[in-house]
Amino acid sequence: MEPKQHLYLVDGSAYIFRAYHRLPPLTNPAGTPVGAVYGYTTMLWKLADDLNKADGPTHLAVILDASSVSFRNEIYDQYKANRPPPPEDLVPQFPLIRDATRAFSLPCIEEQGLEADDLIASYARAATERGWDVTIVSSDKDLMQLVGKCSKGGAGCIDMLDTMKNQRIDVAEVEEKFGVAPELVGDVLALMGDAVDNVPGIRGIGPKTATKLIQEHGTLEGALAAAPSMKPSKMRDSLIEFADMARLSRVLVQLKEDCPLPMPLDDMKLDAIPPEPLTHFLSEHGFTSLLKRLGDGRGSPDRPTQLNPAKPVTAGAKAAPAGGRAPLPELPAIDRSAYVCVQDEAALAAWIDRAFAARMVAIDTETSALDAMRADLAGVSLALGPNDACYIPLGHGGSDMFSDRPVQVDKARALALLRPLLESDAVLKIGQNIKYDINVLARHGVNVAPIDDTMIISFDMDAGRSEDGIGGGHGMDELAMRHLAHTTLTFKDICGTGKKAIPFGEVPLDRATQYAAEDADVTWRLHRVLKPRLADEGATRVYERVDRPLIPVVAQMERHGIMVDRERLAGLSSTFADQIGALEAEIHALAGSPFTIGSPKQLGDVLFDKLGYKGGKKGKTGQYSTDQSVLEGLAAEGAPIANKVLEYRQLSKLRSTYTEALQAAINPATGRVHTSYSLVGAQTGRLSSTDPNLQNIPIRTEIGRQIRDCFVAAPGNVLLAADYSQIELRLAAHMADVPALKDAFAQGEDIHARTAQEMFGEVNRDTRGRAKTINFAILYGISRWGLGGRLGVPADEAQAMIDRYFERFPGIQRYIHETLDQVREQGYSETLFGRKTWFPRIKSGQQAERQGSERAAINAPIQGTAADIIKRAMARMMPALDAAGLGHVRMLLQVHDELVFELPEGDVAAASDVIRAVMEGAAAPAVAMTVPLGVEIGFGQSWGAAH
DNA sequence: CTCCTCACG
DNA sequence: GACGTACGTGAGGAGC
Repeated sequence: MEPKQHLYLVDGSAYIFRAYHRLPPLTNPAGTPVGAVYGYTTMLWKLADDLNKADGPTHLAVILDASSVSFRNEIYDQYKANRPPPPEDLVPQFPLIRDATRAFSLPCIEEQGLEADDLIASYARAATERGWDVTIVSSDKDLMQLVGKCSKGGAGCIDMLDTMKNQRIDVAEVEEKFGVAPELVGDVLALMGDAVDNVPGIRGIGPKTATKLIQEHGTLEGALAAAPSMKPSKMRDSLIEFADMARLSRVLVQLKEDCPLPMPLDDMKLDAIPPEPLTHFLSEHGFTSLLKRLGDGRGSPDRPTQLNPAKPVTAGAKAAPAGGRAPLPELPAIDRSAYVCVQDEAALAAWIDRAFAARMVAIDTETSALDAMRADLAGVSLALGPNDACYIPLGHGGSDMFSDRPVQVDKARALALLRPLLESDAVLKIGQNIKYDINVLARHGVNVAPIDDTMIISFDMDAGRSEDGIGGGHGMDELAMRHLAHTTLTFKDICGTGKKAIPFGEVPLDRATQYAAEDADVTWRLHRVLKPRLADEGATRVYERVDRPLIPVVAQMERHGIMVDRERLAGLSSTFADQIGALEAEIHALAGSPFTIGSPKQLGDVLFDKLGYKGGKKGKTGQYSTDQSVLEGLAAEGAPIANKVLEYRQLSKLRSTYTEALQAAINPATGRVHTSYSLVGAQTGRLSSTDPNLQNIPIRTEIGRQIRDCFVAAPGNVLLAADYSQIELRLAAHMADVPALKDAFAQGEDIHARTAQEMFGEVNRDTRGRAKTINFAILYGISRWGLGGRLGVPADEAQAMIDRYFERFPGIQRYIHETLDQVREQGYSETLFGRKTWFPRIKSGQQAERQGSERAAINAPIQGTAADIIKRAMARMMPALDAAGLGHVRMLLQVHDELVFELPEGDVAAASDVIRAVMEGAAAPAVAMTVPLGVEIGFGQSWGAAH
């Protein structure tokens, strides 16, 4: 009997996009980008190599999309209409995919007017009808409809293979993903739609709801038919109103299984691959490691890690400079079985000795919780090279005396052994978000230094750099995927999630070792891939001079924390609660019946339907807007309820977000509040603050300001607040070279008054206020409609003001043009200190998206330069204070243009001089400012009093 | 989980 | 011709 035939259908077009995003940006010797081609080549290699293996291919073909238009566009002209153009450095790789396929002597099939999915469906059907098995090499969700389909009689069956995750996708995986059997996937897709293909679906219905509906009603038609009898909801209305959209979507996602087959199945027979064309192709593109393997005669390549050192991939990328660094040798694939669990002192001592010899070690700490100031140390992992990693459990085992504690080194003893290594100037400690590890270890008396941080290195090169919303982050899992093509174990995999989550210290040691040592191994590998790129891409200065020195500084600020007056917060909280209660009663009386005031939906219905006020505008979700501006409008028209609701909102916000949450945030061990700053939180280079956010404590209203008064100095001390005055406008004046503005700052004038004088010829409250609005509008990237809305004037009048502004301050318009030109050409903006922010959507075909990027791009150099300046000041602050004998002054908080310190009252005068000097001089010597930087200082018992 | 709203620079 | 309108953040509550 003939052996079972097994056809592999490779979804080539989909693969290349995924490969592009997940692999380093490699270039071939001619300077053509080939990262995605390399990924594609290794994938084909591996598949072809599986010939003769159980479940391996006997037949294989690559299917490609021939054109962007298909028969679906005749049904729905918007199909795939809002796809952004592919990245510029991917475009030249498309033809190379065909070259690569030919080099393997494999069939490559494409047909005008048909999508790859349809050809795949048709071939899959033809093959199963002959009793063959079929594996579709793809992870496309549309194709999941085919999984499990068998010929009549069940001789041949279809499954899928995701080569990147090395995962088979069978009926069970499809059911897990969609919650329904593969044959109902099309119905789910029709409801949820697909933003990428622009399949409309039904607005407001996402994957969760779509699955639920199909589960409950069996089919799409079942769900649509049942809609009128569902309980009233937005979803029910959408189902009824947009039923036709769903039916259209159903047709769009239906795969065409009866296409004519351009090549007979038998011609896809897989044979030994002639080496000649392959050798030629591999050498042409510099795939030396694969060439070598071809020379060896057999064996599929390991996962690619690094081919050529990555070059900057920019819109106008030039070929790599001649004589660039030699390629790094490839690293072996990650092998978790190689990791070691260190459970005795002798083994630990041996690792420490080897780390000293290596002079470089990646470290990672595992803890019982996410808050570095509260978490208990569960263990430490180290990596010295690829797959050369260990985990040292220190706090594993039951929390009670009855459970078994695994064998492990005593925590204090282990830390005493590790300390010389972690503090040694001769050994570089590499971490991924090492600020966390620094803080955990600092609480155990270990001062980790010197350091490198792969998360910060990534941010300093790649901030904002993402395509289609994929892969813009700097977390370890994402970086491992992007730069190492490796899927890491996730914390969720190990500890579970939600209520079922267990603390890391209770994870069995073998699992804990795999996870923890992998994190250190991945960190080590990321460092090797990313660090050399810093210099190539001109990011060394911002990393070495700004961000790296800041890490221990910010870590120290977090550990200091700030004292809050708990009783005072509690007092405010109950006062607010009383006032909220009274307001609630008044509002219900005015409305005529009780309702949930905090629900914008209910409030909108009360205001505009029940009470009949005018001016209700419904947004895209069909709900009335009830935000501040709307309520203020109603109040101005004499709606008494509007002001009450505004007051209610303000008090509720203050109580829930501040007075209540801040009490809960007090650390029981220190009695202070310790925020966590993210150095990669804002694309512009600003810090962000979480858990709790101490960068949005109220100040703009009198009632909110009372909360600032609850932030107090320790007994015998005061809080000192130092603010940069108008730093972004000063930077705009400097960077855009605007003589009138520079002059005003040099003279110490009121800048908004000066703007009013230039714009309107006279200064009064009204013109100064307008001038202030216009100044900010400029910083944020202006539109006539936006400015008109803010000033309450028609757009053409706003346009006249913009014209007038550009006329009086001619440098501004030039700055905007030059900035946008640069971003369009290079793909990124730059601060005065060389920090890059990428804008991948700057050329988007969608106007709103593009214009949004343009506004952000105008703002980023200014906001980012201000961030660089205060970061430089922070890095220099403690050494300067130390030198002045003020080493006991503690820097506690940063709020973008403000630093808050805690110090004895008697030191205020001396410290103010140092702080002012450091802050005002923070741009020098790297940048010579043509505008002075002004700093305002205040102090008092509380943060409120310091302003 | 997503939306709306609102606190800050 | 329609779109949606100032930049950057984080958090809480409602409602599905």
